[in-house]
Amino acid sequence: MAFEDLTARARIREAALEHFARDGYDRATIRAIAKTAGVSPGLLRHHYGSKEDLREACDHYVFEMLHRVNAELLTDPGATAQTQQTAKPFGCYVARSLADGSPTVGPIFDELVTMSEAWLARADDSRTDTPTVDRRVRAALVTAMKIGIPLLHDHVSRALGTDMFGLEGDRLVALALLDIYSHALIDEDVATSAAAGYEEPHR
Amino acid sequence: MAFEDLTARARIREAALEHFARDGYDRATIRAIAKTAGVSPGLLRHHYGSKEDLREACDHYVFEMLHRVNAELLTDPGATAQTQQTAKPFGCYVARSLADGSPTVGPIFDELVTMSEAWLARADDSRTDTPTVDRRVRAALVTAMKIGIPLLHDHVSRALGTDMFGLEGDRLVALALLDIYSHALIDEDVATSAAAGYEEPHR
DNA sequence: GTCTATATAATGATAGAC
DNA sequence: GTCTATCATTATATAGAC
Repeated sequence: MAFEDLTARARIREAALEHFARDGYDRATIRAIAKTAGVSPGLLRHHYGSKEDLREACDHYVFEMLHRVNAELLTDPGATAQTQQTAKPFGCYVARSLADGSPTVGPIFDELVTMSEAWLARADDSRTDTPTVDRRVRAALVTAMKIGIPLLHDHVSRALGTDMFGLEGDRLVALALLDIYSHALIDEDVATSAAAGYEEPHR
Repeated sequence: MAFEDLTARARIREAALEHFARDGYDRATIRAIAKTAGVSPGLLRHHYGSKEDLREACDHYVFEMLHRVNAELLTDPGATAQTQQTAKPFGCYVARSLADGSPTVGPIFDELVTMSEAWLARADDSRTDTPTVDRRVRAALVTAMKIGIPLLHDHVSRALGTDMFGLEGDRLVALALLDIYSHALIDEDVATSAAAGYEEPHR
């Protein structure tokens, strides 16, 4: 990362994003963030106030960044690979923040759900049967499931035999996800009969 | 929960499971756990030593509990509903521990992956095409995805409009998962062509 | 804008009485 | 087995000099 070229304020933000994403909000300390940014803890406070304020600033920054990336993808769908690569670290930050219970990232999840919803709409169109569960509910679950992968990256990487954020691991994950998403994981009849047991709780 | 009937040692364990699962390891404090258990912080130390030791004891307890439940399901597949209901809180604890990076829960994830693997094997048998990605890799991702749901329960519940651990929410999630798992989410041809872009990184 | 030094609060760990 | 009281550490928050 072009790290030394940034202003102190920006370096602090970058360092905070890194620490919050990797260590989580609680384990990340002001001191460690300041050290990574190459500044004193005092300067961090001068620019951002409290630790909670710093997190909010990071949340807002990522929020706008993702919106910018999204808008870019909509106007120029060609630059997908490069742009998505840029957005990936932010994705990890968002995942961690969502799991950490950050007060301000909720809306990001809701937007991701809306994106999943649009995506599910296409899948629903090619279905022969009618989905029994509201699309937004299914979209919420698909979204949470997707976010679970970076959240458990340590364990996923162990199963892969290679770091899932590395070149090889990244490719493996992408291919596997395409395979998973494009195939049913359980038989439709089995699912239907299993669902029958849930349909009417009081019988 | 039959909470007051337990020995102090057991009450402490139950309280710790609750706090670790809900607040995460870092936010959970010895004092708060002791208070929930109705004992002094000193007694907690007397029984479990350090906070890290307490976590390890919880991990081991849950580990054996899940094995017991699993064995029960294998011998008597009829008691599924009741037994699974009992195991659910432990599932939340495991999910949180995995995300928190507990040193001793790794093997649990690996076992869950193995279960997913057996499950995927059946799905693979009914496929017309040959999966391009190793089954264990896919199983690891499916497992991480499944665990992502309880990890983001706050946000999922918000999307559902009701607590996903409540009666109605639980039913909704179960039905939605059955629907999701039994249908492809993206078109197979689209997936195949997308995968083509990943197959050979250096072309 | 940037630093050093310090105050204050919370937490895990410990010692010792009953 | 159980408690109270205390220590030591760590982290955030703050004040003030340059």
